[in-house]
Amino acid sequence: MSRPTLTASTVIQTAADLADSSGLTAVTLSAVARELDVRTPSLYGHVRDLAALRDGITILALGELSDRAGEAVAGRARREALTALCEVHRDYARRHPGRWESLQRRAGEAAVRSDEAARSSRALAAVLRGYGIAEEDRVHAIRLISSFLNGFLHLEHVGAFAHSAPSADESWMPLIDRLDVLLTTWSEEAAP
Amino acid sequence: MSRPTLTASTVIQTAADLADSSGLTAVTLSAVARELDVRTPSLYGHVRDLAALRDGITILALGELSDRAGEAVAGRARREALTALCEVHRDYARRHPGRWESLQRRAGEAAVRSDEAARSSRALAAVLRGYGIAEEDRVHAIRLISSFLNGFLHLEHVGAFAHSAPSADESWMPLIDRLDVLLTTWSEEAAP
DNA sequence: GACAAAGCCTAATAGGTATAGGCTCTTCGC
DNA sequence: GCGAAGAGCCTATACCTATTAGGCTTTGTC
Repeated sequence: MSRPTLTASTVIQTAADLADSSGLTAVTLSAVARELDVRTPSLYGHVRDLAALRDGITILALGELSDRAGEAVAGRARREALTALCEVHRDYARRHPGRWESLQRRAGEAAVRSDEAARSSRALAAVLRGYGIAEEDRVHAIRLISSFLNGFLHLEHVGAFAHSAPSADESWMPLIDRLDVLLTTWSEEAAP
Repeated sequence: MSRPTLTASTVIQTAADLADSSGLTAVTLSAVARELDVRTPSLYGHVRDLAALRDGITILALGELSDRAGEAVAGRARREALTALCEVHRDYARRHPGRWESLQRRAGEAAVRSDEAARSSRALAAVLRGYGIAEEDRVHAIRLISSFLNGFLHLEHVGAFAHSAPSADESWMPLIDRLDVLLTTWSEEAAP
């Protein structure tokens, strides 16, 4: 055993930071090695291959995001909770574009089966439970909100809103309000 | 001049087909050259570089999709039109997963400025005009629907719905119906 | 029939992934 | 203290991809 200048964790952290600053496609083993001032093959002692490195970023991001999501919805309900949750996602996507990109891929088995993956879907489920939507409709509602959230952030990320007025910012809250109304009426008609 | 066994168009077509069958990341100049039974450098006479090839796929897909979208909404309005438009997108995403992936990236200048790009946003704008939503709200509505559509198809594409019941199919129509209601009430309150 | 050039080819460079095997510390048992 | 063990980084190497440079063949034109 020698002093571990490198660990799996530092390698993945470095890769994630690199993704944030230069984009996920810039995450190569070479680039990460350069960043850590180490030769490329040295990384193989800590990550199996490039795919595993990317999966590592995904799992890291999933964990960070679900932590924030859990905090955001704690003690809030309905519109408050929905807004907070959406805001957390958007904030994360902006602050950590590379980590966020890593969540938008078909994830490897390791990432899919991770605790982090399970945990990250719980916050949204909790918010929707608060709206009192019927059990059998809840999964549809979850899919609606996650589709919107994903789509909006994605389109914003790739700049699809960038060349039309008004700014994406000005659509953001109004749209969340609309979705809140939709969820509210959804639950009302279920219990007439 | 010699017999043009290769043209820019065939190269891009081949690349697009390869993307559909093996994923967008499998689209390399080498792979396309192999497919066309030609040496890699020969492609450079027809596409500037790899980025241009990918942009070519994007523009091709944009054109194909906007053609289909235009047809789908012609002669329909409101719920009918909305459903048809969503269905066209979903069908395209399923039949041409690689081409569709190519639409989900930050596009190059060539793609952004293309006629195809402008044309592809028109169908959705037309559908929403039919709902009679106030001018200043229409952009928001467009963004809501495109976010949902993008997000849903993306999540379906990466398999995010694959491991929870019921199938994505069963959420699809109910969610479009919900959005139809949302758009309808949106316009009603604008004209009380 | 010769020329001009379009369009493919080979050759070569640079940079990325991945494997194999070697060298050097650190640490543990004694 | 000391020697064996082994963790962990390194060099060397093979192969793949992008991209450029320059040559050869074929074909249309005059």
